[in-house]
Amino acid sequence: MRLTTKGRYAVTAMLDLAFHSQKKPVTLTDIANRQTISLSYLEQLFARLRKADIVIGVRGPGGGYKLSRAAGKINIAEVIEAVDEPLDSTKCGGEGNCQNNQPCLTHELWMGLSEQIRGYLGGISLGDLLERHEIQHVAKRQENDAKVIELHRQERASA
Amino acid sequence: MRLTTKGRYAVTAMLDLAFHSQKKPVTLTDIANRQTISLSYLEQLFARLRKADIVIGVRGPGGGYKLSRAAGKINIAEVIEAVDEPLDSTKCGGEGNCQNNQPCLTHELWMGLSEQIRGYLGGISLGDLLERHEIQHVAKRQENDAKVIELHRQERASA
DNA sequence: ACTTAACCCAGCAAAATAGTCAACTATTCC
DNA sequence: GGAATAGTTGACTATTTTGCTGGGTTAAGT
Repeated sequence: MRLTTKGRYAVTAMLDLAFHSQKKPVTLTDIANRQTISLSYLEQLFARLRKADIVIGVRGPGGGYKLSRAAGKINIAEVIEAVDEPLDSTKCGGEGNCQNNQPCLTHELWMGLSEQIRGYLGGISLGDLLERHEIQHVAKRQENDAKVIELHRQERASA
Repeated sequence: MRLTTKGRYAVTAMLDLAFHSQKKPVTLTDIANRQTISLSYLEQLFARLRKADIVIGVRGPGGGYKLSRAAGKINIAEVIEAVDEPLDSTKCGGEGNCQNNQPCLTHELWMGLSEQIRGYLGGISLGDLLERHEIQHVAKRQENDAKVIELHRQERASA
């Protein structure tokens, strides 16, 4: 499991797609403009996302990309793994043919950690992120509302 | 928060250092041999780890590197961040000067996720990993012991 | 003094990243 | 049917990162 800017671009684009998904497909041009990612780079990323059955491409006018499933059914780990290179993972290729026991020891430790990160990100969906943001947004508005009310109270008090 | 092979090298090397930390400092040459990482690359990584006050370098014969704190006090996130480039973080530099509201929206979502990953890895120490492995190791040995006992039982039964 | 090993630095080849350019295909709308 | 739309594909490029080689200098122990 790697976390690079490439994966970030993919997740960002997918979040944008999920957020703007109404009935109509979303064009890459729109996403490119909103997220300031080059169109051709997005094309590369979405070619992989399509092969991974995460998005569906719709051709022709009014076309674009749609999520293949509900945003709650698409997790972050699969988006990142779709665009990442397969990551040769190990030097001993799981065969455990390291020189002695020591190399495989720390190697095994790292693999365990990597697995944990994958599990963690696999438990978070695009829908979760959008929802959490929505909650934050609402919370922030309520916070502002509270301030406005407080302000009004002070105005009445001073009047 | 990025997760690249560079960070993996750093964590692997730190795990090796933590595992082999007795009284004496551990030389980079030893780590290089055990983990098959080039000495010069390790030097680069440890220069950063030293600047981040994660390890202490001891010069001269019998020298090497020591952990600056107990393995339980060093978390994975700080090891990775020590060797990673500062990661220009955002395009709008936290100023929020994106074109409209939309870019900052998904951007904010990603930053939130990144923060979660940092928090997650920040909660795991080198000591945790070593301990977990130790538990696995013990568990595996007990498993083997059980098989041996079972084997002995079968031998007695057939005799 | 000599050895050891951290420290420091310049450079370098391979890979990954991010992007451009161009041609082609399927679809829909007129 | 023809034009416009938008995905699809591939080759090609610039930049950065990665991982390493090899040269040195400095501090500390014997």
